[in-house]
Amino acid sequence: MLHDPAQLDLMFQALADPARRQMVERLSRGPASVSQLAEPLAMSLSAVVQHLNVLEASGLVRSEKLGRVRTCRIEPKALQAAEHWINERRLAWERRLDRLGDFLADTEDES
Amino acid sequence: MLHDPAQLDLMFQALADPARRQMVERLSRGPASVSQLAEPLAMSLSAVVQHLNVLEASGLVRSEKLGRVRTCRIEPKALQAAEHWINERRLAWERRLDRLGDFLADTEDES
DNA sequence: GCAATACTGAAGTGATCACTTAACTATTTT
DNA sequence: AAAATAGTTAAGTGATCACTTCAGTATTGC
Repeated sequence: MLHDPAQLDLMFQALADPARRQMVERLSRGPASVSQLAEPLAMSLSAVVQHLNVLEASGLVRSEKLGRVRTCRIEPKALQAAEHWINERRLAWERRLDRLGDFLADTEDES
Repeated sequence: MLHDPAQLDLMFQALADPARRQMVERLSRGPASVSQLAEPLAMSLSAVVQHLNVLEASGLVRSEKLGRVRTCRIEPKALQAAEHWINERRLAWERRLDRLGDFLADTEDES
């Protein structure tokens, strides 16, 4: 469920927009209603709802409606999945550099 | 240089495309030429070059040309910057949950 | 020198994106 | 019950995206 490439696709796509990242940033400081998410953004409430839908479809954000207020919160597991993908690639590269360093050191010993 | 929001924007936008992520994945296993990057992808070489330009503009990939071959490698520092942004948001949320847990435990002690 | 290789750049195209406005529903407040 | 609040939905628009093809430019092998 975490490393489904389609889900990963939706997550990175969701994070690609600055308005959506700002929404995630706001939600990292605690749950918020749709209007609260909209407040710092220079766009219509409607646009914010559309961004929210993208975030929810990606799994990065979850929300529930009580009365007329929808309360949103981030899903740390999903954030971690994106984080993990990047981390794996970076570590693969760094491990490679280490092995290369060892190899160079070894061949130098033999000279 | 690392937390420039414009640069972050370019990075997440670059990672949003599956073909580009596949290129990053390939490069995490070692440097590659443009043709080598193109080989597993079902698109023209020209399209791959365009994707490469996006990756380079974002700082995620660096390349240099020797003779007629351009050799590409990933820039782990840039990957780390994206990783860091996500990690910060996730940790902020988790710290918040911890404090909330402490608060609930404390108020329960008082009952 | 000539052909093959490895890209590079420009122009075009159809699809998707990030909005907008406007009309609507459901819930509270007064 | 009327008005204000909070969100939802649909349709439209202009901009950006992910390609394509085609016509180049250097390099390298024969």
